[in-house]
Amino acid sequence: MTKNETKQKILDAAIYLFTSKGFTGTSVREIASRANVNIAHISYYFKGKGGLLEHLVSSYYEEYLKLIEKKYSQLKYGNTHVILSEIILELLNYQHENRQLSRLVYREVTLDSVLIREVMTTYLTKEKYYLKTIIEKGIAEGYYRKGFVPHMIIQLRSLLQMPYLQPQYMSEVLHIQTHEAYFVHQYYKELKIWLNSMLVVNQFRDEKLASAR
Amino acid sequence: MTKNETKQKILDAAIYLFTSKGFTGTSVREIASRANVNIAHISYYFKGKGGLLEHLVSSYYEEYLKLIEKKYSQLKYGNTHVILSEIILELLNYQHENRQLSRLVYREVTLDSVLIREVMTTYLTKEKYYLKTIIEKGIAEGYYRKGFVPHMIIQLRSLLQMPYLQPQYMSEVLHIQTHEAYFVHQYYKELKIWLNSMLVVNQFRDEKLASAR
Amino acid sequence: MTKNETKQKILDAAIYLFTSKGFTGTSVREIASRANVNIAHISYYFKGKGGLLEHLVSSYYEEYLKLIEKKYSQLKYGNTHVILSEIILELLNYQHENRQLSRLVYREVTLDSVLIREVMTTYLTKEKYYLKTIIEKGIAEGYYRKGFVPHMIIQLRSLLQMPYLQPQYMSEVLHIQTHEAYFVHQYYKELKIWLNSMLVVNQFRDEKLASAR
Amino acid sequence: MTKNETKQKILDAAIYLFTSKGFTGTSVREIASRANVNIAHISYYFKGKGGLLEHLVSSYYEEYLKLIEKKYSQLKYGNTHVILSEIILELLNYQHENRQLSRLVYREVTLDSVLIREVMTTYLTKEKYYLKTIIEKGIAEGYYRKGFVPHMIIQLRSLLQMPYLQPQYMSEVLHIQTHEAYFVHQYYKELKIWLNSMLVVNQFRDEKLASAR
DNA sequence: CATGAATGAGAATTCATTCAT
DNA sequence: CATGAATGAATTCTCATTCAT
Repeated sequence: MTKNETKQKILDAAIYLFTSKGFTGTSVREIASRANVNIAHISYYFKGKGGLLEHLVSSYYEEYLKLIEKKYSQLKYGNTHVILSEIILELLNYQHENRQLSRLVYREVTLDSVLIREVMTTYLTKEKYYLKTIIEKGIAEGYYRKGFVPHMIIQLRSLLQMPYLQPQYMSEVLHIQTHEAYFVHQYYKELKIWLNSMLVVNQFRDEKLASAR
Repeated sequence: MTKNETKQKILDAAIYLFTSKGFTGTSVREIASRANVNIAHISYYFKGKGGLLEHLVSSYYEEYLKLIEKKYSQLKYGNTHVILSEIILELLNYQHENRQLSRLVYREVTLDSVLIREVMTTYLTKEKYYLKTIIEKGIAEGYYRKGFVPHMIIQLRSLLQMPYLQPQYMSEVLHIQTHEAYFVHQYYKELKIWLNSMLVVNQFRDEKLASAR
Repeated sequence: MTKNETKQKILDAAIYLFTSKGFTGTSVREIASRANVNIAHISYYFKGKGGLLEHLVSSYYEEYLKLIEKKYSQLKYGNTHVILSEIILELLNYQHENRQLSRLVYREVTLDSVLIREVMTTYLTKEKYYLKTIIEKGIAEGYYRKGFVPHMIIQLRSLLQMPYLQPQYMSEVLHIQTHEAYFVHQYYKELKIWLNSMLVVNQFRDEKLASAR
Repeated sequence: MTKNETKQKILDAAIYLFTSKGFTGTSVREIASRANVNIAHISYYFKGKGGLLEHLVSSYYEEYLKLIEKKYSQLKYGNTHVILSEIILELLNYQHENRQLSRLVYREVTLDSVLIREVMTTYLTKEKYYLKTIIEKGIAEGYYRKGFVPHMIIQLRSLLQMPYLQPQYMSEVLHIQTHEAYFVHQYYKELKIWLNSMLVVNQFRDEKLASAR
């Protein structure tokens, strides 16, 4: 068994266990046992249980940000609304391909800890910067209405993350299988509808409706 | 110190600690120490750490469902759209008044465990039933467009829960203070806009837009 | 509920639980709960769990010794062999009427503790004195052969106690129901055969047989 | 300190403490402290206190049964009565060499528990089978009289076990030192006398005596 | 007298990490 | 490099008893 094989087996086992039982709810013995690997390897390769989580979270957001950055760099050439739509689709696909990891990361981010503080300043601040810049560009170009940008970001992130954070709720209560390939397509349509509702063309009507009651 | 004082002090400490460090990340010693009570009281009053969590989660959803049920019972007299809007406002306020507990409950629900399984079958299934019935009534009455109801429920729940699940992200990245009283009002406006976008009047336009790209 | 009722309920519960789970394996809460009595009563009436056991063991042997003493006092009027037989029958009946208590007492006596040390010096020494005196009288009168008296006592006690010490073995392995009334009669016959084998008439033959191999 | 040294030290300490204070009356701390090993080793090597007891009881009866089985296999070549006598001697010696363990095992067997239930179905049922078969063979061959075989088994087991179950009674009340080497020989003589009393030659006389009173 | 909340000591077990082999 | 035994701290929970009400 090569070094990389061992590392990967540890990572796979950790993702599975952290996802279903939580970080603090999982012991290194369980991980080692599930990975069929010596316990000492975990401390050796990842500097302990904490390092293992850090590795997982960081590598998740590393890739995540790359996707956004790549699209972001196309902003000067392409249509703003289209690019934002494409980012949404890319992130949906990324989450779909990394379903367990997504659930794990999004959950751990709701805790108060040093690691999470770091993640927020390192990755989430960047993510916010990109989304904010794109939306503000859209507003300046007359696409999006002049809402409160942070609230748009909240909504976008909420809609993106929730299905992957609660897959058991999705399947057992709503009977929607998030792991099926077509879920991404269906759900993407919904997000498009939401995004379109942000388009300036709807603004007057929405305001009229809101004041109507 | 009376029995109820002791119980309440334990509950308060548990809510705080479970919320910030997670259930498995919190020890009963910490809870007892923070509540300034004897450790044995936790097992004595709540039959162990697990019972404490169960108590918190159950009482949270108990109240939560009561709010929905009360409004739901008015369905035959009032306007469907208005009632759904009122439910949203009520839930927002409930979450706001129980900010820590909400974060804790919504996070723990993302884990795989027996308790969570029970919560889902006991409370979340009911919640889904009420929301589904209301939305379907709205569709039948011509208010809401004929979308896929479960997807509407996902979106509603996502938008409702997320800000309370990630308050540190809200404050430290987006600089929105979810604990301020005015946040509820501002955020309620956003949810109204989202809800209005479900109204049938928008359907043709949205479909046109969707097919445009 | 009168004082005596409460005490009796505690005793009954304690006998049952000590018998099946052992003294150290039983908690006072269990006893109080089974007896449907307030926990504090146990300390109050019996000065704690230890006092409860002491009460049970003492009262068991108190009665036990009375039976022997009563028969012993008839020694000057009656036939020695008959009286010993009658003692055996009395003890068998006493054990049968106090099956659970017998099992409990005989088991606890196999532990090293201050209580047991006291029981041995208080009751078992007396028991031994009576048995020894009777047997020696039987030998002097030419009934019993001149064996080693302590060994006879061991055998007698072994045969008497064992069935009541291992009732589950009796029923589940040997399929003998020690709690059925007829068991006492059947088993008494066996003990009579054993006792008769101690009669001097057999001595020469037994020695011959023993040397034969 | 090697693995086996550590395990053996734990076993020795456990035998001593379980024997004198009982299983539930002994704490793992005491065992670890007496064995001079880390507390965690007990769970590590024996999967907890329960596993430790199970190990002791099982290994005791494992050896115990081997002794019987070895003699039992000689049944077709040798004299039945001689073989049964030899089994008795072997068991006496085995108990003598494992005095503490015998006391512990025979006492714990008087409790109601899952472990004991298993021991009875696994080992004691086999023991009974061998003894029963031998005795019945002896009856068929005309050696032993036609008594109720289970009752013979009770008596044999009673006489064998009791001295080792109550060594303090033996020494402090009867002043017999069961740990002295010669005790085995003396006591074996007694058991031979008892066994001989089962021989058919005595039957008529015993019946005559029994009916005489 | 009766109650049951309160207590602090002690129960068994599991934990992540280290380190000699 | 790989191993798994060893560690001691920390985990949750139960214990018997006490005492204010």
